[in-house]
Amino acid sequence: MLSTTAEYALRMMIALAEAEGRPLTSEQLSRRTDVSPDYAVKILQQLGRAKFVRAQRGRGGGFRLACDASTTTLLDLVRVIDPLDRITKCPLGRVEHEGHLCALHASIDRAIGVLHDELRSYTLNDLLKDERGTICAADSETIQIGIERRHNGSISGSN
Amino acid sequence: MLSTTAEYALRMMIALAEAEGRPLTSEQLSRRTDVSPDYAVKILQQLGRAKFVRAQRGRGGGFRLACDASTTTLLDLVRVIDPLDRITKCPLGRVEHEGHLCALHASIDRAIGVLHDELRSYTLNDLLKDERGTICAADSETIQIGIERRHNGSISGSN
DNA sequence: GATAAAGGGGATGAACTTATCCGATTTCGG
DNA sequence: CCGAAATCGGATAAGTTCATCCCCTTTATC
Repeated sequence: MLSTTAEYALRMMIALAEAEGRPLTSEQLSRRTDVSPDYAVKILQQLGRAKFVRAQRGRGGGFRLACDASTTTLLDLVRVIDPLDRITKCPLGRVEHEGHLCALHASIDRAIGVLHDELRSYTLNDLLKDERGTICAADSETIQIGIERRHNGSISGSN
Repeated sequence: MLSTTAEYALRMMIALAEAEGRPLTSEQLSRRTDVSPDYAVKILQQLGRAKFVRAQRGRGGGFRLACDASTTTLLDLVRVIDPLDRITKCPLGRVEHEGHLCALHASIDRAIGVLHDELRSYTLNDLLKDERGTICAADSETIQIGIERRHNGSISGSN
C-alpha cells in the first residue's frame, strides 16, 4: 500500500529520531534500517529537500532530524515520498463532476480520507515507544559499535 | 493510492452492473470507461479469473456480471488487482516481531485496516446511485448507439 | 460449413519505480 | 593546505506496471 521507498523513509526517520539530534551517516542509517547504502542516500536527499532532515557534509557530518518528533506525523512523512492525494477533480475529466464527484470517486476519496486521518494520528515519537524494547529500525548496529542505548533496562528484551 | 488498473476495473464493474445482466463487449466497456480496448480485455480477464465477471465468446457475446452487486464491495474488487494486504509479519524479517509488530508496522497495519473497513462499506450497487444522474462510467456511448437509458429523466443533465 | 464477431493469451514495447555506480563537492582535522 | 570523511547529484541498470499488438480459438448466425 505504501511504496517500499516510503517504508524506507519512515524507518530512517525513526532511526534519526532515536538518535536525538546526534548526526548519523547515511552508512549508519543504511545498516540500521536495512536499506541499501546508495538508495538510502537518495531517500535522505528527498527528506532533506522537504526539510525533515538536515545534512552536514564533511568529517563528522551526517544527517540529523530537522523536525519536531512530537508533532511530525506519519502522514507528513509518507507524503514526502508518495503523493497520496485526495481526489478533487474527476479522473476522467468530466466537467459535470467538477466539485461534485460521482459515487465511485467520492467513495475512493473517502477511503483516502480515513487513511489520511489514521496516518495523521501517529507522530514520530509514537513510533519510538515499543513495549518490547525493539524497534524495527536502529538497533542491531548500536550494539556492534557500542553507542549507549537509550532504554537498556528493558522489560523482556530477548538478547 | 489505488493503481490505475484497479480504477479501470472498478469503472468496468460499474458499467457492467448498470447493464443489468445484458452482456457488454470489451469494445463497449472500453469506450464507456475510457480504458484502451486492449488493456480493458486484460483487466476483464483478471476479473473473470476471480469470478466477478463471466465471458461469452462468439457473436452476440461479451462480458456479464457474475457477482451480486448488492453484496460485492469495493474492497473485493480492488483486491483482484491490488493485493492491499494487512501486515502480518515483520517486513524486515525480525523474528522477535513475530506476532508482535513494532510500533511502525503496527501503525501502518492499522492504517491499512481502516482503509479496508472503508472500502468494504461500499457495495457495487452503492456506486450506481448518483443524485446527479451521471456516473463516471457507462454513459456517453449509450446515447450514441441508442440503448435505452435507465434514468433518462435526470435532474439537471447538462446535455 | 463458411463467415464474422467475439474473447484468450503470449510477446513486446513504454513508462515508472527501485536500485546501483561513480565522480564532484564540501568540510573537518592535523 | 592536504587528505580523509562525508554528502551531492547525474547516469545508468534492473524490475515492475501499464499498454499495445497479433495470432489463435470459440461461437452464433446465415
